[in-house]
Amino acid sequence: MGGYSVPMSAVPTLRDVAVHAGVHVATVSRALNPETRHQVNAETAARIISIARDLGYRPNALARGLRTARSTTVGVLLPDITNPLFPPIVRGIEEVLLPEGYTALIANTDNAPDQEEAQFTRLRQHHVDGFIVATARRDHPLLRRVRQEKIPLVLVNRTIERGGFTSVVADDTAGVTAAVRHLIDLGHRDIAFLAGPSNLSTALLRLNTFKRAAAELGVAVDGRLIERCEAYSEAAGDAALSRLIAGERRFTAVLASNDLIALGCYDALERNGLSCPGDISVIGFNDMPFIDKLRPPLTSVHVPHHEMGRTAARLLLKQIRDGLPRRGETVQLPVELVVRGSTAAVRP
Amino acid sequence: MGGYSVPMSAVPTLRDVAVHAGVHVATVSRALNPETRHQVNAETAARIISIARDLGYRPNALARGLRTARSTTVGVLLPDITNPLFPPIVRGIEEVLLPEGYTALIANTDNAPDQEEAQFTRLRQHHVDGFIVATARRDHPLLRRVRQEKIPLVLVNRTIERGGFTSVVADDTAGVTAAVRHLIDLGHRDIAFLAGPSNLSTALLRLNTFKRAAAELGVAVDGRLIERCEAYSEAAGDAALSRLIAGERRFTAVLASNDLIALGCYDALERNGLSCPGDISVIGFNDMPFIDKLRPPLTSVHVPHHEMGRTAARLLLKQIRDGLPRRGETVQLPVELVVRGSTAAVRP
DNA sequence: ATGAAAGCGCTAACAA
DNA sequence: TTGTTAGCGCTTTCAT
Repeated sequence: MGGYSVPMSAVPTLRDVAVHAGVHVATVSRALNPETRHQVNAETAARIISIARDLGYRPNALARGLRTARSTTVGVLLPDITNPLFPPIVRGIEEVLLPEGYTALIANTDNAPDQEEAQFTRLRQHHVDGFIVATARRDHPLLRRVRQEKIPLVLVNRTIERGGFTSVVADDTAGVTAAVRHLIDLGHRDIAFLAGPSNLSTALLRLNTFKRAAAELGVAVDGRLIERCEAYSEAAGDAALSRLIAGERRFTAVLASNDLIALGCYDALERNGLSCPGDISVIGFNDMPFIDKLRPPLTSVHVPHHEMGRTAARLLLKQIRDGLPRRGETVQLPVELVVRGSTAAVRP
Repeated sequence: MGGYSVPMSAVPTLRDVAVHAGVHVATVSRALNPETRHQVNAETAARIISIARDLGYRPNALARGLRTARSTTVGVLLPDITNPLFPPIVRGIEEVLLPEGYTALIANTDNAPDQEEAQFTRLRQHHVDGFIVATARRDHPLLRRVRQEKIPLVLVNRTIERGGFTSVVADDTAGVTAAVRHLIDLGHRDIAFLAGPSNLSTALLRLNTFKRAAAELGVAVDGRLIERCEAYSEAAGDAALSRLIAGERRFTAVLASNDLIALGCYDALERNGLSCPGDISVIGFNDMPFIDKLRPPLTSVHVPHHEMGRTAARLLLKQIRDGLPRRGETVQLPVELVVRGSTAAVRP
């Protein structure tokens, strides 16, 4: 037939394409890269592109990364992908990154500093071009160090107050305020609050907002109705609400700092023979996937996690391309109270 | 002081370590690699290791991968990480891979062949050393192609019957049989089955097992009580059960091919004013996270997803190290029926 | 036990 | 417009 032969076995390289096209590898490189294609004779470029396609040529990301010092990968640090909060964030991130040719490397830290350090090191060995971090604690030496190294970095979900980090968070203030107002509108006056771990920005902000909103809406805040959970977890929520129930101070509603804590509340209520919302109304935070399947369906503050991921990815790409900002901006995404069956008006 | 100075800015390379140690880079390479360390004078090696640590040296995974043609990364193809089934599998995979120095690259395919093809190509560009695939369809040209390319490959969750692929699946036969027996023990005789998409191995196996188990246990299988869902999704389950309810053939229990379909059953029952388990008992499959929080709590066949991921990762590492097996083995993991509140004895 | 040298596949500065 | 050359950081063969 007289055409060139297509090697069936090994992965073709630029050199293979160059040989088949009868040109130098550099020309092939230029022709195949859209950025430099204009430097090449249009017909030659077309021929090269065609040959590359026929051979099934795919650029070697390792070689390109080594040469250009850009890997087109980004590291994503999460507490735990099995927490339903995070998969939508990840999908949002990938939705933005993939079309731009970037690959996300996911790492779980389990909120353990050692593990986080190890994951971070591993990702750096793979020369990721930047980080999206969902594991920020209010005091976070590791993140301060990363920032000093001038690596593109965006925080998501949680932030570090006044840290100057670029971050994407939910409008927790609006969310908690709406939740408190909803309960008060239903006639509740004795409202308990289950706060999250004090080293997380979201926990502190939601707690402070709860106090302020209740006061502003004319409901006295009773310190005995505020319990701290050591983790955003079902077990911690169960334990915290059990402590409140065992206490003397009565209450008709509880606002949980997040949905997992609210799930724990359901457990505690059931074990104590209390009904929801008959005896006690519950509101959660995050509106995580499948939370609407509970009985009674949980009223919760919906956070746009998918959009959060998208925004974080966009901000990271911007940093990768334009360089680090002098001072990071914090993007606050709107939230919405989704009323379901877990809240009821207090009996007259 | 008189020590060597530690460069604070750029990432140190082998060369930096070599200069500080006064030896050749090759010696540093040998000393730092446990496999070749014995070739180096013990004292020299110790000195090099110490200097490398002081400098904060980290091997460049891109350079190493380029040189050795092994990237120490593996690709993981999932339908969708937001399906709660998959995060535990991913964690299981990482639990095995990370200690061995491997990094997992996660890709979502949304069960779309185009997207899967694109993801696959992207992962190949990054020269992953192998694939763990949770997206297998019974007829899957892409996977057959990959296999011909002699790339290490392990299927997880789903398999391809008689395809010769190494795979890790649940013991669906035992699971479905236990579920059917449970319903029959409760006195049910009119049992509906909601099958999954016919192009998935799990769907076919569970359907066939249902038919066989029911017959063997002395319950006639009525074709009118078998509905096919086009997807493993809530919406598909809702639609399928609604069709059955609208039909003439009565039934007292429904076995869903997976939990998402069972979730859809809850929706359909509620919309039709039927109670569970009062009017109709429901059993799911997978026992996915949070499924126990439903009301009534869903009886389901527990599948050890975490262990599934671990096993798949182990088998993949074996392939990467020992080469591809002539014919892949299928590992079947034990399952367990978890009885919760969604099933009740039929009224006499 | 160590050094020298080559080269993995690619891009980019420089030359022609 | 195209070719030449060098080199990213590492491993590995060969030589000493």
